[in-house]
Amino acid sequence: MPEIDTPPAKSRRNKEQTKQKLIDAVGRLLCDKGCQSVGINSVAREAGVDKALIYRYFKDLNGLLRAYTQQKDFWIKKGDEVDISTLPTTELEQTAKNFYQEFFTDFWDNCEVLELLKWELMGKNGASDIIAEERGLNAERWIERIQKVWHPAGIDTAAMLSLINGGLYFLAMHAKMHQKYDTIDLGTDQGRERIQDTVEQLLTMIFHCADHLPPKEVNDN
Amino acid sequence: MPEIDTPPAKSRRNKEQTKQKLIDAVGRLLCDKGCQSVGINSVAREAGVDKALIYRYFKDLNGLLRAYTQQKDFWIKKGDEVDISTLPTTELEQTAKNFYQEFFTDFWDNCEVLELLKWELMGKNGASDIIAEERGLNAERWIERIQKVWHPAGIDTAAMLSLINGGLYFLAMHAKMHQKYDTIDLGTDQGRERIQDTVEQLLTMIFHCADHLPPKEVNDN
DNA sequence: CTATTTTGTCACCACTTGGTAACAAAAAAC
DNA sequence: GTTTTTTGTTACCAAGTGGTGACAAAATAG
Repeated sequence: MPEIDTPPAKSRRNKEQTKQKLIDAVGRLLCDKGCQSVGINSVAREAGVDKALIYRYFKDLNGLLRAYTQQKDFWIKKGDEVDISTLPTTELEQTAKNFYQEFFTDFWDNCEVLELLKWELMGKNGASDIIAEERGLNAERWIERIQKVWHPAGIDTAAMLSLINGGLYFLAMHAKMHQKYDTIDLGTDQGRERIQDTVEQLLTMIFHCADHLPPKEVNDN
Repeated sequence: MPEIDTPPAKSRRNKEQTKQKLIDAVGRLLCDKGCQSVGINSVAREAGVDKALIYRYFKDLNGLLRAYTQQKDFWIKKGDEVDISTLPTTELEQTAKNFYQEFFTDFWDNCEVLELLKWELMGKNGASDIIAEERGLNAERWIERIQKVWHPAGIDTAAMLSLINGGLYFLAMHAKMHQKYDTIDLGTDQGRERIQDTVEQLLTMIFHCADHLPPKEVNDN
């Protein structure tokens, strides 16, 4: 193998180019038809390539999916550029709010991310585990970073963040399929802003009120 | 048609009994194999009945699904027995907490409800709309009831409830498929209690802190 | 008892799915 | 040049899907 640096991908019969076609087809199919319809046949058809090549190049549909998620790298970037460990608590609140605003606009309309999340919920396939693993690793990283500098008294930070994130994920996924969720019209900008504002209020409450809450009452009712 | 009152369902060849077999099969299949595998063939097979009867009796798989959701009536009951409109605000907080505790234990392990929620998120089928419609109607009812008596200053009650509910739904669905969500071990009792406690803390904050929040800051960053 | 309607079964259709083996053609190695 | 490896295509498989029409058997009506 004569190691030509970056074989120019000029012509037909190009392995890397074909692999890329398949990876791209996964993304397109996710957006257009949803995670349900990502299968060997449909991906190959969408890519304009024979399905046998999926097995040859990726061993599996799972292999192709892993290549896809790793190449796209949806989850990493956010929150890596700011070093929160040096911030004073007063600015931490604003940083958190900014982060969530960015987080929000980053996935709310991102059909690929939302379909991957759905897929993670569906289960059944081993693909679900691959996605969960890929996303979970990065999420754990930034949760731990936040926990180091932010630990309001009596608040389970990790659980709180999971609950808020989960809520946002759920509403975003729901918005893709149905115009309204209960009384909120998620399809409109107003509806989306109601959710954003609510998250902001939630953060405000957590930062301002968490430290002087009444002691936990025992509920024997 | 000689109108025999409640035909005793004694023997083979009983229409109502067969319909019930099919409806029950839907529920069993949802729990065992998930919403993905609820189709004409599998339902008929699970019910031990020929699939032609689904078309004859319910016209559709959607028809069968509608009969199923209406008969099961998952969403109605909760919160209908307490008349919150007469409660003083001080007890409202405890009522809300109790409600969420009940709400929580009601769906967290209820495989049928969780699979219906998944189905609602998946979309594609018209079945998704049927489920969303059936659940949404009842959810809207109790949200409106709560809004009448509970309107903390500057809090969008409906959006707040949707966010919390969505978060709980998401985590519950996730727990069915994967042991952990990020750093929370949802498969254990401890993990579940962390979520429950967090919801309770959230409610405490909302009831105690919402009225004296700092005015909303303009974010020009 | 005979005739008709209802309930259930069977066989079939066209189509899609995941998966494989055999083969043609291009590219590279010799 | 010839051989060998790589890239792509074709054809096929068994199994499953949604859906329909023909038909047997039971239950009812006359």
